[in-house]
Amino acid sequence: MTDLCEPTRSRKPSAPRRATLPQILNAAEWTFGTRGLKGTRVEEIAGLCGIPKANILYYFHSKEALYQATLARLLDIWLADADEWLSPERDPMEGMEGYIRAKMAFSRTRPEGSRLFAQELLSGGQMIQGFLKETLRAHVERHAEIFLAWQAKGLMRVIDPTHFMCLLWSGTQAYADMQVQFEALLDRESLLDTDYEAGIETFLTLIRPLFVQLG
Amino acid sequence: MTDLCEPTRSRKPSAPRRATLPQILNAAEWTFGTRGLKGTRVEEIAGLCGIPKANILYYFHSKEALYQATLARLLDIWLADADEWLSPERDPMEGMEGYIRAKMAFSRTRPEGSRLFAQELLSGGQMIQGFLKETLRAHVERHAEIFLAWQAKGLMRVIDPTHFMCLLWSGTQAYADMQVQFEALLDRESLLDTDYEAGIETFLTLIRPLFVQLG
DNA sequence: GTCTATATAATGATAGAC
DNA sequence: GTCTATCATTATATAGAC
Repeated sequence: MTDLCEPTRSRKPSAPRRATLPQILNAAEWTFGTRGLKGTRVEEIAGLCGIPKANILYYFHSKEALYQATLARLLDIWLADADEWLSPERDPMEGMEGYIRAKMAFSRTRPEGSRLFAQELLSGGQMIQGFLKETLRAHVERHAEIFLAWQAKGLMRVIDPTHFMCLLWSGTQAYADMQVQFEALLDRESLLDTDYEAGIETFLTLIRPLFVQLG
Repeated sequence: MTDLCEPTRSRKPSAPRRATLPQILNAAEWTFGTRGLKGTRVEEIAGLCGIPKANILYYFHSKEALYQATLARLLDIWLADADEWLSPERDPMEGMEGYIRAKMAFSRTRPEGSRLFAQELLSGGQMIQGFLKETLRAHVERHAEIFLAWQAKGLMRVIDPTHFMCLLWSGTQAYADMQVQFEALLDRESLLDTDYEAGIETFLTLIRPLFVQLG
């Protein structure tokens, strides 16, 4: 998946390539996440990089290829947080809080990435079928087993693990995907750190009862 | 807002207008929700209606005007459920369950509408600034007061009402907006009634502890 | 009001000089 | 590898017959 970022297979990337490629991918993540695949003009990405658009199409053969490369780079880091925080050894509620904070931090620091993923899902997810059906499904099954183990030990109340994970995602990603709605409701120019903190606290209030002493 | 659906102000709409307009708006909701504003071709909407695309642009002066009209019709029904279920008289937990079921039913029966709204938010919500800052904000403030009243009476645990509503929305709309993701995870061709039911039950499991006897 | 045909604008992609 | 200029395609919007 990572090699989508490298249209050619040179063993040692040249200096300009090492410098320009990440710059293009960063600009592409912002633009695709903000305008969508169809709404993005290659020229805007080029403008953000300060280079002519022909250069973009020199590195990536087409707009769609750049889109796929941008998605691929994003998906590589998408699931990283879960394995760190949701592990069998860790204390359940401590892991949940860490996971929610990590997901929320992603929505705060890289909102366009979250929006890019959301747009891809909304438009049918054709580009990420493989990721969804293989990587993500395996990821969810692995963590569902951890939840079920906690439940079997009486450390967690009985709840459907898959639907629970979906709720965790939608609730945390909403702070990126529905950002303009939240800004309007909270009457903010842009969301404050305290807003994200309040969102975390609200989430934790809902989740804590799952982990209290079950008696 | 409703009159955006009617480009002319004839007091008595002609018969073909009454027949064709809703058909166009239905097709537009599906197409805009599936492909986004930029990704939608007027010709596809026309094809779904079985009419030439020039007719679409006769009724609506531009693709963007049709987009706004489609959004306007959607927003008119967007908030209808809340006032029915979240009222001061009703039993809190009964109201919450009714509200969640209503929101989930919308995601099941009209997913393209939910996706259209989501796409508009993702792309910055320029078209619905007025709705967000006036109508929706007033809506949320009204229901936040109900939550706060419940909390003051000891009928509900203390939780931030605005962030709580945001969680309710993201969690229920996710079953439309992230539908392809859920289908991949649950290994379904398309989501079953039992999947939505399991989602509702998961949500209720999280919410019930907010309303147990507080002692 | 409904349709066919067309003008016009936007933009992805390429050719070819440097 | 980088750039300018251009081509080719696509799709919105309009003109005008019926």
